[in-house]
Amino acid sequence: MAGTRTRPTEDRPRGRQRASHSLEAVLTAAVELLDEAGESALTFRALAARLGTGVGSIYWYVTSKDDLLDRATDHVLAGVLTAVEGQTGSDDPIADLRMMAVTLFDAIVDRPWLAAYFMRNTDVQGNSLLLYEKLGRETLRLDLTPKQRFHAVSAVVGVVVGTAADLGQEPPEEVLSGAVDRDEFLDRYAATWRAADPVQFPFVRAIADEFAGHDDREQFLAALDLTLAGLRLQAGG
Amino acid sequence: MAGTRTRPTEDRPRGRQRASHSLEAVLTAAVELLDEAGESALTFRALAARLGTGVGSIYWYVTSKDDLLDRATDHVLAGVLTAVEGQTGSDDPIADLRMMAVTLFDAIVDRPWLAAYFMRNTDVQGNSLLLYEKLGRETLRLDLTPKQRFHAVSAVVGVVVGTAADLGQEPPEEVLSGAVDRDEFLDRYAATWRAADPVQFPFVRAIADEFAGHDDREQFLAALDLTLAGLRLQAGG
DNA sequence: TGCGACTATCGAACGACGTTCCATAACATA
DNA sequence: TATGTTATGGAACGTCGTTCGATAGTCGCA
Repeated sequence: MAGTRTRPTEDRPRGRQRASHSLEAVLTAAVELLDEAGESALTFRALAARLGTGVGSIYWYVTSKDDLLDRATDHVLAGVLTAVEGQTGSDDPIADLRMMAVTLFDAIVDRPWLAAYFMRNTDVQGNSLLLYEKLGRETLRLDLTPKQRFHAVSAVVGVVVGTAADLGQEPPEEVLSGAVDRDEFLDRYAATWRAADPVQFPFVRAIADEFAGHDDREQFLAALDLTLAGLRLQAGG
Repeated sequence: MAGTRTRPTEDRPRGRQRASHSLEAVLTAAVELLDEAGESALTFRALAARLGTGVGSIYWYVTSKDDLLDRATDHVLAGVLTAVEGQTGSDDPIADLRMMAVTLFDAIVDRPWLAAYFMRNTDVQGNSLLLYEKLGRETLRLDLTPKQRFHAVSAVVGVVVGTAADLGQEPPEEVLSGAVDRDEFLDRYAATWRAADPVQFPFVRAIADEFAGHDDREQFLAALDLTLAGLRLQAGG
């Protein structure tokens, strides 16, 4: 059909014209902005400025901001996927599952925006799907029903994404600006909890100290190991 | 200090003047908007229109949109808290934990925006903290170290919030508008997966059918029960 | 009765954002 | 050289959160 908008495909590099960009360049720049200053720094105007083009041009490669983030997510996930390759194949499928989950978690901690877009649009996110497949394939080695396998992968992904999203919420600006460092912030929070009414909040008080010397990764691993322990039990040993 | 902005406190109803509102009224209206048309429908202009006031007035009760959502979250959580009351106190602390988690999950499924704001600002969210406390108190009945207790509650909250957030992402408009119903959408997704390359995606293919006849709640319960099984194991019981 | 100070309301205005649109250039093919 | 497709750039639109100053209503007190 004449006038149909055909987006350039990646696999056709096409004869470089002058100040040409490409989807690849757009995604790389987008990820840079995200990395440097967080999710709020990624605007079409900032992106255009970095690429040295106009806003309109970006829409040639991407249909919307959600589309941009879907693709940026998959772009980054390629790295996660290769990081995972070769680490699998041990005797213990659950150990493999764990390794992949940890790798994914670390990636999301570095780039919290991944959490919101992982596995959101598998049409565009081939690497998300490949990662999901890789996780799932480990469950094929376990004695489970298909439904249990499905639920197992969902649970593992849920722990990773859920925990990382929770930990990744933008700190309250005073931390981000460096006015207050993270430990001091946590200490203040812990102090509030420690000062809570002991009859109304016995648990919160008892836990306040754990909260102060708090390690995100440890918290994640604890949650992950609980579900993996449950899974091992379910798979019968 | 003169000119200091003192927000009206809830516990001082104060002698009703004419078209007066209150924080309570603002939050109720905000939740209505959220319930009726999702997160994007809550704008200060829409809220002002519903309340029959100007936008500026809302800022008398609330300092920002985040603050509004923090408070709206806590407002709704009051209901969850009373729903939870009385359901606890069984012989089995893990069963109690489970019941509370399910109640919280159901609330978040009804109002997906809760996931992003639950436990975000405990200064303002007294009910969030109370719920956290209630969950934690069950762990006090388990044979665990303080750190294990902390991690257990984090894990349970993580499963609830993570799963609910995942399931609660706004469907792709064609579903929302009613043009395509949810089952058909899932079927189409499943069909895509079933058509995947069998050598590259054996798991995804095998799982496609589970995905079609998919029940969110069942998926959540499976994940929850895995971590609770792990917890029971850890508590040595 | 008058007069500040506080409480509360209202909507115009600001700046930033995602997105649309159209005029235009560069290129491929004939 | 003419034509359709590929690609670019930026003004303009509408919406959003937020700020601000003008303006009443209310209360305490001289």
